Amino acid sequence: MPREKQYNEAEVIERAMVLFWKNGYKNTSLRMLSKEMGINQFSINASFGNKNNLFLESLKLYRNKLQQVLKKFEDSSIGKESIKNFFYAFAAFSNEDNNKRGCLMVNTMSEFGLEIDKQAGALISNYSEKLRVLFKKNLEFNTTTDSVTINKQVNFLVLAIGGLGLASKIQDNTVIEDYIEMTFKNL
Amino acid sequence: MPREKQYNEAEVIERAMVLFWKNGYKNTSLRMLSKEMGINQFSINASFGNKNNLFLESLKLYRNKLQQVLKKFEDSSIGKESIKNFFYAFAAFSNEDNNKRGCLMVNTMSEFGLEIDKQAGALISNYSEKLRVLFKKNLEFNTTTDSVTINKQVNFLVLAIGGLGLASKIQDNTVIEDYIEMTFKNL
DNA sequence: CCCATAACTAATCATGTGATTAGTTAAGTT
DNA sequence: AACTTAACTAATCACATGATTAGTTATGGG
Repeated sequence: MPREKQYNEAEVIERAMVLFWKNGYKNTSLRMLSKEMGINQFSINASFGNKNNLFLESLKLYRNKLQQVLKKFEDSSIGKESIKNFFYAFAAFSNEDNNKRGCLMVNTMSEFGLEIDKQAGALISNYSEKLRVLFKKNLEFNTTTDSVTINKQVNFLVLAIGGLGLASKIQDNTVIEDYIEMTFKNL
Repeated sequence: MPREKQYNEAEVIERAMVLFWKNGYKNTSLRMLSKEMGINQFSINASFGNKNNLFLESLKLYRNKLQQVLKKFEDSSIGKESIKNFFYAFAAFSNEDNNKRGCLMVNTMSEFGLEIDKQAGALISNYSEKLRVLFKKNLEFNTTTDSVTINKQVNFLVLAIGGLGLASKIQDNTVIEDYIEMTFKNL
């Protein structure tokens, strides 16, 4: 075996993710990535193929990180309070260290709309569906609400968490808190 | 007086606005703008100075158009129903002809976050404040709700309309409708 | 020790970008 | 008709972009 890679792929991809998270896809150049990742463009190509692929890997890593946030609430069906807790955790994650980066998935949907890359779109849809299931499960817990209403509530919450992801980029914490409280106040 | 302009500035700026609305700032090049506006880059420069200025003018035009939507509800303080009507009108405007362009102001905030151009940021903040006032006025109409709660409701609605702007880019109308209904159901 | 392999470096490619320039055309003034 | 002014055209500028290339370096196997 010849020379070993002098960088850890998991490490450099984390740096790439942060950059995409902060700036979006188009506003992050390979020069910036190369500098931030500490490897040159050829190495990026060798490890990830091209910019789009690197972005996909970043998105996967982000999903995994977000999944860790979600995990805590996933198996505990204690109702609406459980969803609310996730909203707070999500808001905190979207504004870690007051970075105002928002949510990479929400940012990506906002940047590309429906003309999103197929794989990226699938990843996000997939995660969105995951949230739907969790929301539904918790809304159904210990309640007599009819299923039609529950479905509407699910749609409401999916959009609400998207709005929260967007708001995390710009609004300060008091407004975010008001928003979450009001969202769940009369649900 | 020499030669007259062979194009109408109001017309070409409308075309520019549509392009920025659809693609965002960075993803709209002067080549694309020149082609769509039907005038060349020099003429863009002559009329608007530079790309950023053209964008600002587009943003102003968008604000004026949105203002027409808002106008209908602005002077009629008939309460929450009035705000809800505006939400529906805003959603329709953000998805005219099923274009899924969302809201140019929301798109712009999402693209730039807090690192937004000063003038663009001011324009958006200004409009946001306008909405705040309208929301507050209508929430205060014919109610005994205390002012602290009303303030929270205002914060809630400002974020909600942002979320709606984002959602208009991707979600279909049924989900949007559920969202609006749920937002106002127990307000 | 020498060679095969692949990681690495630096330079370069073609293309796209925002901005600008020199030169031409048309309209009003004298 | 000659002149002045500014709108217009086409070409070009310097630079940034994603991608690729030729050449170099390090590591392990024979």
